[in-house]
Amino acid sequence: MPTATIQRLPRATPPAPARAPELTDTQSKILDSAEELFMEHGFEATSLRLITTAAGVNLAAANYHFGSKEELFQAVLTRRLDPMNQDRMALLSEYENAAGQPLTCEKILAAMFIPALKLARDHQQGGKNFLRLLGRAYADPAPFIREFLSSQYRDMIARFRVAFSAALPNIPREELSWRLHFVMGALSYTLAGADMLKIISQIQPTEASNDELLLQRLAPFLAAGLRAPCLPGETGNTTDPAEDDGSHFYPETQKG
Amino acid sequence: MPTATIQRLPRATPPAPARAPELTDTQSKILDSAEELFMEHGFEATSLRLITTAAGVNLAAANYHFGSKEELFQAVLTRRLDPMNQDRMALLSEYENAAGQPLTCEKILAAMFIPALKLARDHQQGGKNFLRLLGRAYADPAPFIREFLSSQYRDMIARFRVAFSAALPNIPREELSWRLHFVMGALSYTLAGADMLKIISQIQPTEASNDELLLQRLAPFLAAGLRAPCLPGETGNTTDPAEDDGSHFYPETQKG
DNA sequence: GATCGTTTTAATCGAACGTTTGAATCCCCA
DNA sequence: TGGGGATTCAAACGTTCGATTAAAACGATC
Repeated sequence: MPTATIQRLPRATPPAPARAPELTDTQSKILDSAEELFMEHGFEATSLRLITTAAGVNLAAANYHFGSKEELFQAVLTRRLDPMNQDRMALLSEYENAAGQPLTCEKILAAMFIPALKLARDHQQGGKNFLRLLGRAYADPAPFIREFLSSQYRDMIARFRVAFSAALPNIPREELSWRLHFVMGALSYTLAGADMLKIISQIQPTEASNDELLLQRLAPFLAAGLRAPCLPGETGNTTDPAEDDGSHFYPETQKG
Repeated sequence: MPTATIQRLPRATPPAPARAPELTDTQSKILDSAEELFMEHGFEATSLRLITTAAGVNLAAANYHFGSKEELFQAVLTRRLDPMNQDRMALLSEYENAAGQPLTCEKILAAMFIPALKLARDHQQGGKNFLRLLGRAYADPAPFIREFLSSQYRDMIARFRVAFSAALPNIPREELSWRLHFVMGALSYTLAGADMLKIISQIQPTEASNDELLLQRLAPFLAAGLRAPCLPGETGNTTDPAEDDGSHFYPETQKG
């Protein structure tokens, strides 16, 4: 009985609240292959046969060690996502404790970026592969994926909300939620390595693969967006346009 | 012979360069069902049997009308993506012709947003469904999807690059490419309706579904990011950090 | 109303799907 | 060295996969 997450086996389950999973060699091989293949084909289209064959283990080992395909997928995400978000919160606390005053947006963004950057570099292949898989999971509407990601991110998001709120006292609470959403979207999209850049062009592939420089470009962009002045209309009061021709989209600019 | 895209059929193919596809009822039903099911399950995991059954047509109709599953997927995307990008470029030209001076970032962003907004509202169900499908396609590493999206976006991106370059003369060419990438990422992520907001919380679902207000919040955020001052180090000169502890990540802020 | 090209239909191909099962094998501790 | 839980194994379950085929049904034109 390798982990406490298995419920379907008839054997007795020890409580085992240990934080260190103590992975078997077989389990690690399955997780590594699953990480790569889930990224490549998505959750539904990746078969357990493909995973176990690539891992060099028996087909039944996946169900034996992880219970089901869904639980295997969650284990693949948890293995790296949970430590990364823990690192993010720890780094934010470290910055806050070292500084007597509220942190700047750039510093808070650094606490979000650096653990992700470390993940992209440390495990040379697996880390970047995982970030791409994460980008795929964000776009997957399967309820079990959405609920799992929600539970994985809830604490970290709440923690950073407080920090950004202190750094941006003039941004209304609701507007800040939206901007935090935009930040998470741009960050995940960028880290996932979506190669829209090959369309936008004029970027050397050697530089495009330099994640550190990439985030050094993204951070000022996002920090400026976070500090942007809010809409004059504030919140909620829709002007009820009769027909949308775009003329009211930006009230401060005259049409044409 | 319904469309000119079919190559696998042994029958003779007329040139037929018509821009209006002239869809059959069967073809439309297949495209509608495919759009919804590709969004729900992704490309690989969606079967032609599921699509044709949902559409109420025979299984062989999919291969007959579209040639293959890949070509059907491309047809689903083209049907709405190509008109949307044409609208974007037409709207940008309209703005440029009406204004004697270079457009503001907000105006250029409006030219990008409004056609997408129209798509999200016009076809009440299908439009939003399509934008979610587009968000999934962005994260799919399948080569045929990546190459197809590149070809679909190339002209539009190039067109808007020129406009942004005129609006932001102080931003270096290369930096602008990155920022355009961030804009496209945040926009697609937002339009896809990734419900990270349910994690970030404190947003009423009634308001979260208001796409117009959502883009009115995103536009100032992105415009401020586009106008942000560039990094002092400019481009390329990596400082080669011995070990990344985050202290060099933002050179202008002292650690702690 | 017969003809011919277009569209729809049912049937079939070999292969792969997630999960379960019971027996064989392994390995640690007595 | 032997016993017993943990792990691995091959096999099988019913179902579904993308694509192809030949025949049947359809529809417009002469």
